[in-house]
Amino acid sequence: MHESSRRHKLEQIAALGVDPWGGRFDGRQWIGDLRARAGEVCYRLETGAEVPLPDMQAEGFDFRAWKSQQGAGEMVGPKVRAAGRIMLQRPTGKLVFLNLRDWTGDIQIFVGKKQVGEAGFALAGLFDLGDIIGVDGQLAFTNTGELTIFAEQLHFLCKSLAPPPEKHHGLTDPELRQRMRYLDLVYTDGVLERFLQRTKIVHAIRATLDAQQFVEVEGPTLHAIAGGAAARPFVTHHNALDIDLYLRIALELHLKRLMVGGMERVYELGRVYRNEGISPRHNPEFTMLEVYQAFGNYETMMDLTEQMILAAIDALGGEYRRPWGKATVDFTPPFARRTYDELLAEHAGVAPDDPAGLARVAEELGMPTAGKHPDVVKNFVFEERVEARLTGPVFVTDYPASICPLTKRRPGHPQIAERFELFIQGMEVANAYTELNDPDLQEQLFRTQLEGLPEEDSMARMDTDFVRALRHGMPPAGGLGVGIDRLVMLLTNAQSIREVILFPLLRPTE
RNA sequence: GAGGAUGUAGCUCAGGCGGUAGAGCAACGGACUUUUAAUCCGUAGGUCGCGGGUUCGAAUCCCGCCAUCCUCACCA
Repeated sequence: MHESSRRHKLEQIAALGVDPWGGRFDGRQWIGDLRARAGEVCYRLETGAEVPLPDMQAEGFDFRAWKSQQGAGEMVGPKVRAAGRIMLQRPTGKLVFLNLRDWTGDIQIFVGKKQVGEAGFALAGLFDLGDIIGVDGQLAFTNTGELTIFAEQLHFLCKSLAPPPEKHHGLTDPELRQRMRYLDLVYTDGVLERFLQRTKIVHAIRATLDAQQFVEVEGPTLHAIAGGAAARPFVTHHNALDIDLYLRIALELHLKRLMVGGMERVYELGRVYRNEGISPRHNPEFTMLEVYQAFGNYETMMDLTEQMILAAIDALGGEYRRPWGKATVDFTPPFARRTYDELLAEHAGVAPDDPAGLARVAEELGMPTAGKHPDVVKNFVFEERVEARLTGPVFVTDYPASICPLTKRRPGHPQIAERFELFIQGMEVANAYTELNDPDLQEQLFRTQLEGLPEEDSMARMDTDFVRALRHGMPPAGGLGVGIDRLVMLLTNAQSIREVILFPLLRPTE
């Protein structure tokens, strides 16, 4: 019914000889750039003298009074061309005010019958909210001091057949916002801005890596063995080969093969898939960055992590202290560096070298400890008692070696893994290792992990091809993984991962 | 997967002691040449998430299902 009136207008537009679906429209300027040209507008008196305009936004300023003070004259401003979506319409007889929006901002359009002519005004009468139009006209101010394009010619660029959301409240239903992200982007404040910020963050990270001669590659997303992390994979099937394949759960093992192949500094920034639950911090597909640097170690990666995050903050405007919900996160470098055991003692109230005490705490927290490796128990306590309290940013170092099968041990301290995780607001944002490059130890760790441990406790699946690659020699290296979505959440003050993923997974309807 | 909340017009929301549905915005008709969520007059618009039950009668009570959100679990 609403649509039928829009369809009727579409036919009327076509009857005027105007293509309701528009076409190429060259030479227009972005509205944000037009707003920046407000200073070019001036007031020309009948004497020909041009008077610069005062600050229209000043408190209590009355533009009408100012003009009558100056004497008779007219507003003069640059000729401009804009295009965008109609957000609001205020028809007042032979005059219509429109608010036009493009992806840089909003601006008011003045459409007067006298200025655009009968045909132009007839066209304007067929506009609906949501239509996309182009405007040629003069940039100037209205009597109320609003920067406005006084239209001289209107161009119809696209009919909107579906009515837009309510003009004041927009879309508020979170389900609709995600299902109809295209509307959310147009009609919910800050949404488009946040996704553009996401792009800036990703770009800053790439720029930081590229500047240090890292090369970006694209590994396979279809894996015969879903390795490199502890997670349940999605299973798919290749018909011609008649084999099951897994969507990748990590980028790691293929990037390391490339290190064997001589790619000394390599990274991939891409999607990984984990067949796990959905929550405000988890989406089944998410974006991961993994970086490997030959002849570095986990400390090299710590410095790099900090550099990338600071570069991203720089790209967003450089405030180190950033709001995140009710909290403030202070990214002022250097980020704190604390050991796993220190934090365990501090937050869990248990001596890190007291397996019986740790088991007691774990049992209290509801974990059956019988038959579990002491370090699995310890890590459970860490995850339950410590992680949520790490407001950070804090690099946690010196993890128990036995829960880190892909990590090199500290020389002289075989029980300590050369690893860090970066925690911010209780979220694990980055994870890095001094990478294990001893193929025999790697194979043995795969096996011990697989033996006697239920699958969900296993940190790795045997990958004999990967072990064979290691036998050919992988340089000692630092490796890093960064959860891009979570980093974007923290830097753009988003409380849910669904606010930083354009199309988060939803159950299909109908 | 478990618990809680929500689902009423295109959108934002009222109503709900069981008696057959309401506002604002959007739409349609009309007035208005400097409006700012324009204003004013008028009109139209709904299987009240889906299915079943109780009842003379259900949007309202009961049961089941679906979807979303929140919390928890798995995980990053």
